[in-house]
Amino acid sequence: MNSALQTLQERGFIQQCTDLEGLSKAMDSGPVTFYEGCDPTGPSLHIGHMVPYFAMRHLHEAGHNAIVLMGGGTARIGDPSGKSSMRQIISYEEIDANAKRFLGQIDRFLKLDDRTMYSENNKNWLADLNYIDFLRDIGRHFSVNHMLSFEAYKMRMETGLTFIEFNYQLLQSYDFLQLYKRHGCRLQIGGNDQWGNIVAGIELIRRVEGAECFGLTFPLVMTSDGKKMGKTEKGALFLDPAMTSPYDFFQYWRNVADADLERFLLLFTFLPTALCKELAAKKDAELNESKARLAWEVTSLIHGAEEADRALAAAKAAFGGPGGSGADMSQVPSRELPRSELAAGIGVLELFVLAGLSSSKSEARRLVQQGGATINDRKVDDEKASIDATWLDSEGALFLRAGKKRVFRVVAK
RNA sequence: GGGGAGAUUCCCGAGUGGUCAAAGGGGGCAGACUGUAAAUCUGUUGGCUUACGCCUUCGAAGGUCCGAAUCCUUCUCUCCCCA
Repeated sequence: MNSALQTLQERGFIQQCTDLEGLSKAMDSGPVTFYEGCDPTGPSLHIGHMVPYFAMRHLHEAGHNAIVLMGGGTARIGDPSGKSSMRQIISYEEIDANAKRFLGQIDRFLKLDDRTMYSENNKNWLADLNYIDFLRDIGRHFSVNHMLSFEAYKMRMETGLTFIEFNYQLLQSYDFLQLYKRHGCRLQIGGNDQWGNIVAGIELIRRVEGAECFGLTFPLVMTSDGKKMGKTEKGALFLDPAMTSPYDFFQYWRNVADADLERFLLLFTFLPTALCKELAAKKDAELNESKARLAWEVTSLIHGAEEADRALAAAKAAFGGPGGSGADMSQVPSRELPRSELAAGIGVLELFVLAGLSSSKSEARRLVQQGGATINDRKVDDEKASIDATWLDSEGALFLRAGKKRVFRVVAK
């Protein structure tokens, strides 16, 4: 098999391919232009979007040409695949703003060069589409009978599917056709939920252009306990540091289940396959080193090495053991508190709420009552305790710990 | 158009006049055990409060009653069946 595909294969990227052998031959005989599309319907990409982009980078490094397609046009409609209800309609301005942010994040990760790796936006050909022409030229190639047999629509047949959503597949197929015509794009990659749409595009190109194209899909990554990867209590793991701090981002990876480690190393880092396997094969406490490595690598890819170092330092400081003597606490999430307020003493409960470790005083009270609250490694079990300057550590800070994993630093100023 | 069922606290789901901040499960949080893992066990899970207690919550708005998630009226939405 073609080496680029081989790489994807052994790293666990490949879920389905329309013609693996044919694609392999095509890739062997020269650079293949491929694309992945994504609708900018939210303010930031999240980790769930990233598997195709990791694959994209692997393929690009193997010498193939990548097109990052922004669904600026399709986002106006909404893809019904895998959804149980109609997508909320958002304004054009919002879509464009989202697309700009998405591209910024992708550029940081992929480093677009406008030559072998560039972006397109389907609003360029969808926005002013002529309805009649579209029906004549494109619509006639689609069989409703066939479309209705797709799982994606079946599910929605139960709950209701609007006509515009039903059209989504035509638009996505049309995208592929446009990219084929404009850029000679012959391969579409994406999450496995895109399978039906991808195949439809390939069909369309065959009928209209008589050309053979390919589709390749990746698994929708789940954690070993069956949840969608990247979902946290607070929501998705976003790439935007303002929405998910690099520290939280790092901690997510640092805390993955043992069973997920190898898969995640292979999918979300560019470490050599052999090394990934070696890291994941470690036993007991040593596995933690491997998880830290995973966390550092992914954080570095998304937020840069500097942020990754900081997050690592913060994690070490927070979990390095009692006292954390000499550890660099400065990277732990923190905020300042005027010394004057501290002088008078502040209630533990207020303090934990202020630090964002508890969402209400009741919750903070529970935390204290259950013995999960610690300030500078001193357990606080009196909910009425008043915290004043005498609690400060040598650096003039209060290191709050809620349970084992959540930490926050309040610095007296 | 006709008939039926339903909307409950983060989710699922009990409750059908006071003992209901509301069973049970899930999820979350905390504790034990550990490796910042998994599994397991325990506790906890609307807000304010030291507490007594108070406030907000059972689709929405009114009403009955000493008292309503529970009864009545209107409205909104969802599902099912018949046409």
